[in-house]
Amino acid sequence: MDKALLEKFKDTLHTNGMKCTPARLLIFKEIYSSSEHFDADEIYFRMRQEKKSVSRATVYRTLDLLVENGFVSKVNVGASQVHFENTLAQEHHEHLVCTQCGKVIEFRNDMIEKQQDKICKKFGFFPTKHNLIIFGLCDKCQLRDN
Amino acid sequence: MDKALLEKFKDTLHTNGMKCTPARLLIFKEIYSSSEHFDADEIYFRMRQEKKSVSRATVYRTLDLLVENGFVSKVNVGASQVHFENTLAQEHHEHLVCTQCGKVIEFRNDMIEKQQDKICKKFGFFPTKHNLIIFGLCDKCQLRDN
DNA sequence: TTCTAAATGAGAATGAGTTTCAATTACAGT
DNA sequence: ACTGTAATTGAAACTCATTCTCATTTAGAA
Repeated sequence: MDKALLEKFKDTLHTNGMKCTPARLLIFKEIYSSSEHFDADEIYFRMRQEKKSVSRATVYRTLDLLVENGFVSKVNVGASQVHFENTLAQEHHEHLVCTQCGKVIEFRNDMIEKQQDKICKKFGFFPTKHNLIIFGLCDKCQLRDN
Repeated sequence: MDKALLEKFKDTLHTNGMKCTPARLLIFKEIYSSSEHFDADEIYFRMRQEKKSVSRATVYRTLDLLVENGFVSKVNVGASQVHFENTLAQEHHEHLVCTQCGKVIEFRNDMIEKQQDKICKKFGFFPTKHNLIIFGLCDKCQLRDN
């Protein structure tokens, strides 16, 4: 993982008067070790397997911290648990979610972004974040019978 | 509330071999007595107050039934509970959600819809439903200090 | 090194939603 | 109208993700 990124995280901790603890660093590295979506428990279990255990509470607490500081963002995939993805590695995008196999496709569309700005202006609304998910069937699941 | 709509609901129950029970009719009427968003517990408590109590379990079960049959749809407002809105009374739309006061503004934009179709085609994805929410501050909350 | 507020882990608590099961009831068939 | 029965209901137990509590540990400033 990117060294500069880790430094940036440490900086953020420092400037916010938070401690740079092993638990936090491990979780941060774990999250940036892949660019897939994940949920809190996934991180928790992956870390246990790698013998880098931290408590569930700490995973949740660190995820909150990361979200607040823009290192990670929440993704609504319509699941019962909250899903996350790391932000700095990739640019903003939206999601197609296959309701059959769970596959997630990412896409980006400027026209949609622009229209959103237009709508916000119209309502005097100041947007901070948005979330577009299209649910449906991916190409493969359309072919599978049943 | 619309009489034809109630009949349609009864029809649906009938054709699906489900019983037309007082609990279901009361819940249905409650949901269509307003066009606001709601969550399961809201319905449950509103009905208690009106001395038309049904159990929580029945509220949840009936909501599922209504969603499956297109009378109600789930709305992801980023809250911990699932939110709903009745569908037949109004057309499809998206949401602006104020993260300060909770205000919800509905909007509709054809350009965005079209772009979505385009994207789905590109990925060979068959869309069944989508969800666009823009979070931010409404006009009033932008003015309030703090 | 010392001190202290911040962070941690373990487990209890919460809260939304679901399941279980015995009792009730809608309604198809008589 | 009556009967039989499968569907429905309510109450309470349960699940599961997440949050909280609190005693213990620790990062890092002085």
